[in-house]
Amino acid sequence: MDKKESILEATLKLTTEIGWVDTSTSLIAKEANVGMGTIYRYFESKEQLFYDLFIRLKQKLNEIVISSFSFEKDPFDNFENVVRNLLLYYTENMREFRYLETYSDLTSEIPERIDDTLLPLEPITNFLNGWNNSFQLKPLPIDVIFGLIYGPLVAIANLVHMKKLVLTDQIISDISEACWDSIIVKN
Amino acid sequence: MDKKESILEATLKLTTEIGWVDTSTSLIAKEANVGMGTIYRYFESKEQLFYDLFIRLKQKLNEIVISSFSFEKDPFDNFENVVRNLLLYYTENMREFRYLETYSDLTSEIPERIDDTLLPLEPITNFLNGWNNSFQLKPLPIDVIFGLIYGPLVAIANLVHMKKLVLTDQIISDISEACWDSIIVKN
Amino acid sequence: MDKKESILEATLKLTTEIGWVDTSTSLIAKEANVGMGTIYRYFESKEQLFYDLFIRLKQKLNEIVISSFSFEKDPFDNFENVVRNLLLYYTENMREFRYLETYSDLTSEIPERIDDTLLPLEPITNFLNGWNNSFQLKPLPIDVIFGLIYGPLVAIANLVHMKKLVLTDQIISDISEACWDSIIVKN
Amino acid sequence: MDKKESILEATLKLTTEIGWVDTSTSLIAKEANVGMGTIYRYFESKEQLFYDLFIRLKQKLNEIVISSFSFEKDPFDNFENVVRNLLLYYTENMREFRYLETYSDLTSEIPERIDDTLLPLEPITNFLNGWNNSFQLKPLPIDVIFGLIYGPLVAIANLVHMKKLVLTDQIISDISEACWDSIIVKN
DNA sequence: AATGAATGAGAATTCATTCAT
DNA sequence: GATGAATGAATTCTCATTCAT
Repeated sequence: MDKKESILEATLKLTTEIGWVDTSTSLIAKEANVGMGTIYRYFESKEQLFYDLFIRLKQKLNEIVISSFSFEKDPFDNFENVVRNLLLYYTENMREFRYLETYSDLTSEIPERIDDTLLPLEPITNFLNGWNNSFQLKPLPIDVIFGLIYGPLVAIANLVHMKKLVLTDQIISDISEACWDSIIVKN
Repeated sequence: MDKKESILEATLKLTTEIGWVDTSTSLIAKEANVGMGTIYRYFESKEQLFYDLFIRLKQKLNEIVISSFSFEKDPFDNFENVVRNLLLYYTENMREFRYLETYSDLTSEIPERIDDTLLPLEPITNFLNGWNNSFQLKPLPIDVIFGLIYGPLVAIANLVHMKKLVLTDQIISDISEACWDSIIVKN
Repeated sequence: MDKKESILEATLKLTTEIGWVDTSTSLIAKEANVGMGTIYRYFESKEQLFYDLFIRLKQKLNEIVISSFSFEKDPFDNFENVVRNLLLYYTENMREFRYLETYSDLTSEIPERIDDTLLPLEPITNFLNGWNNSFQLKPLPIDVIFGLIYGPLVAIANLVHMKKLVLTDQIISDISEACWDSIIVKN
Repeated sequence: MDKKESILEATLKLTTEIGWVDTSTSLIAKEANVGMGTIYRYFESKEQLFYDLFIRLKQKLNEIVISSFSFEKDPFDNFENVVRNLLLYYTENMREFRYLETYSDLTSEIPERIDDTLLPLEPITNFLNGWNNSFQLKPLPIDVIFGLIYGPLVAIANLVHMKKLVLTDQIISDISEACWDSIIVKN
């Protein structure tokens, strides 16, 4: 059993279940079934452990997003697919979602803001720019376009998290369409 | 000079500038130019101080939102006005915005999630329902409608916060329109 | 109303009712209905206040003991009278008794031990020596004689305090006799 | 070197030498040559440490008392033996004696009074009742009988503590006899 | 004289990190 | 490599004392 993995898993579990403040190294060690000293074999410090986990989850998310693109599909279908994958990732991996969401609020040491780094901006930008010909993207800064998609998804994921909403295929379609409407020029 | 106010201000400043984890009571006292004991004259505990600040900022935000409604205006103008006021509040009071956003992520004690309580849901709901006749709201759960407005605003405010966007009248209009498009049935 | 008296009374009440550790100056001030600063008008420090109260109660006790002597009575009657007065003082003024008993355990600053100073040794010694002719005192150091009287009285007072014993005239007589038997040579 | 023992020893030393009030955890740690945190590895809290020490000393005392009984001896010899053992325990372990004596005065949390629990009442009671036939115990409540023995011993131990008395075999015999005289019916 | 808001040194306790085994 | 007992700096909070009003 890989001790490094156990430690990362225990950290994700504890921070999201009992809160960041109460997640001590000794609890992590206990949850991971390793000695306290073992943590310091694999991570320079507690802070570094938390950062490493952040980077790892961010990369995982990026991979999911990127792999959900398919340039052969119809633009809206593709867009809907990305939205669906993100929503499902968020709601099915709530711990990871919440960890990513809250990580940067805890320490001012790490300058990057979540929204800055959470999603792989470039491929999405390229993707959005790709159908300029078939659909008219509103003439807004790309960051704004991006916020108009990303913002609602976070809000919706929180609704699911709060058990105020159950995601169905219909709801996902509707949300995709709403986001689409907000960024596309209707004629 | 009101010491209670100094303490609240110092708390807001420190949590948002150096991070929640590093904001100790002794630092708050130093920043507020009061003795450590003075904090405990006005607040039962550090936790209560943080909570009191949260409640105070939430109420202030609510008042801003509510006062930005005007039922005599054209529905879209009114909607744009609410969006503008929220965006301006967020960006001109970034510390307060960030405090409100992050507060509930860090204390698992308080069950209310920010999105749940940050805005006065009822008046907004009533407001949105008010023009069912003149404009057709999409048939989505009200929470979802709400998320489709609130989510983008948070994302945009973060962009401003990260200095990736400067709010102009034009941008605000565009964002309002985008949100509008996402929740209104176009015919 | 004499503020100094109020403060001393409040101190006696609080130390014996809620304990020494929890008796803070602010509580004393509240109980005495004076401002916190007033305490420092009449007493140099908290420690001095406690010491002054100790001295005052000790003197009061001394007066009671001394006034209970009567050199005209029969020696045993007189002895019994002293025992009775002490027992009644102890049990009827339990707060004062407990304060005197516990005072010196709290601080090592005051070198005098309670037993050393609690009772006016000299008059009692003189008193005991007074009837060497009519009754034979055992040939023990006077401190030991004294301990053989004082010790049981404290133990008995504690029994009353613990509600394990109710003092009746009969019990008091019996105890007096027991103490008497322990220090007098029977022939 | 057992750190738990060092901490208990340091606590006993400091409370009896510099007083309860001034015995802080950091001083205990320094005296015991351990880190402050080590105290909390072995004891839940300062209060619990003090209580654990109390229980430990009480049990030790009980064992000494019980082991000093010998039912084969002559009643008075046996009584004298118990008195001697107690006096020697008290005077040779003055710190333990003072700790036991003062502990319950300072914590109002623990309802048991020292006199109530300090000595193992039952075996002593049985012991005293054992020679009803050969010697006549005065018809007093057993608690009073007990106080007539225990009280003088405490007073005498304090005399030794105050260096006002040196215990010799003769003095011990005399004291035993005095206590004996106070509880036995002489004919 | 009397007050009580303000102070800050000091208390108990925690926990990230080390290091001898 | 792995462990977890030991550490002590840092944290939250208290309270005796001061001093402007």
